[in-house]
Amino acid sequence: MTPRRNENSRRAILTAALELLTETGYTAVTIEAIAARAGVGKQTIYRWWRGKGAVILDALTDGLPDVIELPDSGDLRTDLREVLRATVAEFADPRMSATTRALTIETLADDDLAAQVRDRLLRPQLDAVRARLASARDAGQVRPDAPLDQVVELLFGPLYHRWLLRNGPLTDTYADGIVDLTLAAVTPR
Amino acid sequence: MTPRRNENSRRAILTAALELLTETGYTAVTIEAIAARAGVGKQTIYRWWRGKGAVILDALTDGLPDVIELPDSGDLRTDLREVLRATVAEFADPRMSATTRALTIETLADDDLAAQVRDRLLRPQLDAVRARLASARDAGQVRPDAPLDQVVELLFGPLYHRWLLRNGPLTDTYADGIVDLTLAAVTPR
Amino acid sequence: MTPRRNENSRRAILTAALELLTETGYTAVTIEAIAARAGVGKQTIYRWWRGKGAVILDALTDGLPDVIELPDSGDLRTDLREVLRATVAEFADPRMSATTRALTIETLADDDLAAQVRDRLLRPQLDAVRARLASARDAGQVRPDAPLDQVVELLFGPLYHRWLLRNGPLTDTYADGIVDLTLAAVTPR
Amino acid sequence: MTPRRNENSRRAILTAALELLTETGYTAVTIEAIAARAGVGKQTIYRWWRGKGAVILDALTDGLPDVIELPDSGDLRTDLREVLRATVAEFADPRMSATTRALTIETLADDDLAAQVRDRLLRPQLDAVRARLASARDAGQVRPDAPLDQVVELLFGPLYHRWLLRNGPLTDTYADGIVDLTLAAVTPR
DNA sequence: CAATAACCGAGACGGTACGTCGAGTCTTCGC
DNA sequence: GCGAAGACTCGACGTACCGTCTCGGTTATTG
Repeated sequence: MTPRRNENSRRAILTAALELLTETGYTAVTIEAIAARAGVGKQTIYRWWRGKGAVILDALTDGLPDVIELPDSGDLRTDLREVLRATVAEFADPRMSATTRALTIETLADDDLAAQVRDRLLRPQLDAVRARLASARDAGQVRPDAPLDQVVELLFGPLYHRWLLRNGPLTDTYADGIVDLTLAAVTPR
Repeated sequence: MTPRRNENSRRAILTAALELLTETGYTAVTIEAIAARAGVGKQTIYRWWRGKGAVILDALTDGLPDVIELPDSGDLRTDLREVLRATVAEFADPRMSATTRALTIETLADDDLAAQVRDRLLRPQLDAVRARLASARDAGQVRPDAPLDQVVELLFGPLYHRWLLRNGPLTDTYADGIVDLTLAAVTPR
Repeated sequence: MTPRRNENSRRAILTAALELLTETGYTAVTIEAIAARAGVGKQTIYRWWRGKGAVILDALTDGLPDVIELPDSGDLRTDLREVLRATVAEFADPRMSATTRALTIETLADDDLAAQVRDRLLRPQLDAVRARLASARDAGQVRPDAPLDQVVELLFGPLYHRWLLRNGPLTDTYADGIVDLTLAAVTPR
Repeated sequence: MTPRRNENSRRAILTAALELLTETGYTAVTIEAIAARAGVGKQTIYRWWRGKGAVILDALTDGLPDVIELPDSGDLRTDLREVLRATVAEFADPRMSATTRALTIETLADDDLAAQVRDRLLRPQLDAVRARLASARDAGQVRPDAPLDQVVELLFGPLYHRWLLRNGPLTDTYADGIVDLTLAAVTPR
């Protein structure tokens, strides 16, 4: 019994969700509003998604690559700076920021969704950085005993922290500083 | 024109909010429920608070000290481990976690509230750690050029990151690892 | 696009409204109470009625005949006495009186409703009396030039007046007196 | 203990009530609005009046004569027409009409108020007409056995009826017709 | 190549909570 | 010591969405 799902409806819903998110902000994104804008019955949404969060997640990940490849210039510091600066840029973009914010909210109240967000949205990014660190370790630029998982979070954690708590400006300079500190922690003496 | 505010009502509201939060979870915390349990008119809540988030924040910070003093055993590593382990414990405690979760949700949708949470709830903690780091720097245990603000976030960022994204277990071991990495980054060679 | 209205809800609402009116009096008739007793969402009421008054009106006119037939005994005085005494009885019955009272209140603040009450509740009665008068005129019992519309109001006006202003007892005797006076005015000399 | 009542407040309240009534309609006349406009505490109103209706009644009767004297031109028809046309004019004036409407509403829900309205506002008028009818009876223009109380209501009842139920235009012609009918009923043959 | 079942849009339904308004009571403070 | 100012509890208002549930209408296999 293959589910005979209407592709037009699916896309209309995801598009509507994204538009509402960027145009009117998170609180305006309701199932009812999505359905209305997509020209779709509410049931059609509930039939295929568990709720608002799942829709938004799908809207964001639709057409995203599963695996991210990081540049490898040979110089770890350069590459990490690039990655973290890109993350800063994402947070600075109001649309992206609003979206991430929305997803994070849903995430806090829904463990299933949290797992999905983690696996489909964040993991690829973290894994890519981890892979880059591993190759750097192989090249002797990183201490062989460095706990790479923690190092990855040492890089991204502060950025999320600052974004979440608005604990100060989130700039390229800040990103570079975090990279420098992290490298100081893992560079072989 | 001093606002003649009823202290009994105020306390009943904050108490009710806390109780609901720990007893029945975040979704059960509605203005209506708070008012009912506190034996108070809804208007009295709206008169003094902007919304659910503001009430919860007040409930949490009511009677909290403005300045936190960190223990100073002389050994920075010991002290930081203690602080980070305490944070891990807070995240592990379902009550505290639910509360933080609730506040974070509200925070994401309300900039004013975010600022308040940051200044009244988080800052004291961060500042205390920063002060401890400063004293360690004076004692020569930390590189004199270390950017202390960033170092503080290097410590807490990963914890929040892991809590938010459930990116792995949040244990004392993890906390210790973060402390070690951070100290490796800032210890004078 | 036929409105797929739930007949059960409709009837539950009208029944609940009538019951509340007779059991607990007009002030207890709130949309909220009607909804609760009918086991219905408030929105379902607001979807189909403009407000309390419209619901009550519908409750009263639901299943009422559009046209009223008056008895015609051949003797006008007898027939009119019967009609006016029935009206007096209605005003004397606390249930009917409460209902009329309620509707009248709503009527005073809502022109649309007033028109509906007039057309669906009062007009049939007035028209019936007018028809009886017309037949009496044809039978030569009423002056051919009598303005029947005014004569009808000459009959009912004083009753309403006395009910509204509690300007004295509202009894069968009074009703009979009004009939006599009116007939004196329109009987051919 | 003579009530040391503030005359300024009293007048401010009555004035405010009248103004609100004519400016914004009945539903806008709330105790709160009256108090605000009068620059008076709500308590001051509740201290001296039973509620909205009592205030409005006082506002209307303040400075009204207790006894009304009807013109006596010698011709009953002329005099009655004048009185009824004046009543029609009052009903036609939106301000007066709104006011009467408001009072009538209150009246329906408050027996005490109803008695007051009847005695202080309506009775003088009705009594005056009754007195004129009595003098006409003495002059032989009205049947000696005519029940004057009912005759008075035969005159005013239809007007109220038509006003209340918007049962047709309320014009001088109509008033004249009622006078004619009534006189036909009571003129000696 | 019908029939039949899942999907679709539409939107009504029973609910819950929202944030506001006014009622009538109670308290504080200034004139 | 009155009275303005207004905070208080209470309850209803009318609205917004929730998630579920028909209702016809429209595909698009499958018997």
